Amino acid sequence: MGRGRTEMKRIHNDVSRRATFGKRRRGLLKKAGELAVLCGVDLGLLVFDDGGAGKLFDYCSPSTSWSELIERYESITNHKFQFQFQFQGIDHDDDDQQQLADLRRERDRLEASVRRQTGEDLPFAATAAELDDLEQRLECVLGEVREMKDKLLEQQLDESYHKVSSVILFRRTKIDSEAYKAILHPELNCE
Amino acid sequence: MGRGRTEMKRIHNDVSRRATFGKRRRGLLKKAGELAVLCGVDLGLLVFDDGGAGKLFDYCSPSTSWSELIERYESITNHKFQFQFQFQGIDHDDDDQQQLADLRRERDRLEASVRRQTGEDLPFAATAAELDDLEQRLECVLGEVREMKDKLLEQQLDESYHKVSSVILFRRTKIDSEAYKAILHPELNCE
DNA sequence: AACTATTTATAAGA
DNA sequence: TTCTTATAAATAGTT
Repeated sequence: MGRGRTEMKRIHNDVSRRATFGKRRRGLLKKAGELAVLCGVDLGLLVFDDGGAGKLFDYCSPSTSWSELIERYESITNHKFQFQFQFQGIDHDDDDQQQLADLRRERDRLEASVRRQTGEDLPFAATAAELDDLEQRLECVLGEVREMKDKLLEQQLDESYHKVSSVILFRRTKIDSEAYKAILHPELNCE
Repeated sequence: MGRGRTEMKRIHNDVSRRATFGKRRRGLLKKAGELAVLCGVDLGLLVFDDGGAGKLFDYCSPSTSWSELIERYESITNHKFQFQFQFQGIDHDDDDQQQLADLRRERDRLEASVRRQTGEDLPFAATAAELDDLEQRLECVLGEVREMKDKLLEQQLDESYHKVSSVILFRRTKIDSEAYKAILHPELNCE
């Protein structure tokens, strides 16, 4: 994609390779998220940036967690790592063990959810690009909320004509919101 | 891509969803391979097909293996399953109870965090009041993000005067954002 | 599974 | 770096 075909072999030029890594990594993460949402499947993507700080980029679908994905992967491929053997080998018919495992999974899932979907890791978002990205995502959610408000409004209109004042407020909010978007991000189409 | 925009939510039509899953899964695997080759990085992609046979699709860059990827992931994120399970195997009872309680608390905290800070429970926010509330909270986070951008900007200004155009963009964003807030929520004091 | 009309992604260039 | 822009790729809806 882009100007001319891209040969499918390691890019030797350092600058080009890093640029391509950034672009394609972002694209891949995005598409992973889209597949998970559109098709409602569990998936995970791990990318290690070996250059420099050895940073890790990952995506994991909202419905699951990495620990769960790894467990499922290992159970399917029969690559049982040490921790699984040990866990299975210990004969705890105790309910507690199951509960512990379940809670850990849930905690991991929630942790990932918080990390992925909110600004809780905001202190670590150091670059302007990351902040812009976060801003965009927040604006998207905000847009969804406003859409829902609008739908709700229509329902209410169908049902009664009593709450005129609140209706007017809703309308105004929506219009302002869109005017704002148009001004601030003429290029952004957040659905 | 294709005819018309694609809404980013779960495809309800079964046939369409399965078709899309096939196409996008293939595309994603392909792009994962391209990223690994072009940039010479280690990466892994896991996709579970829950429908039907619960099949697993995965890709792992040539230079590594899933067990290595998992190890690296765990060492980076400090999710050392091994040690946790071992520890459990050695002593239980009181310790288990304590861990259960801790995990429950943590889960509750994270759950609340997710509920508070994201639109994940958006489909369940039925009333106008709830939506207004969610909207306000999102705007607060958005405000924080924009503030951080501004702080980052000032840092950059201290350091150099080279990126004039981006500076102007930042300034403009902030001003618009505040004007918007003032218009939309004159009564709202976002901390 | 093959076919397009379109949307996306992105390699280079500025 | 960031932003354009020209092109290659991906893919949604159809057949």
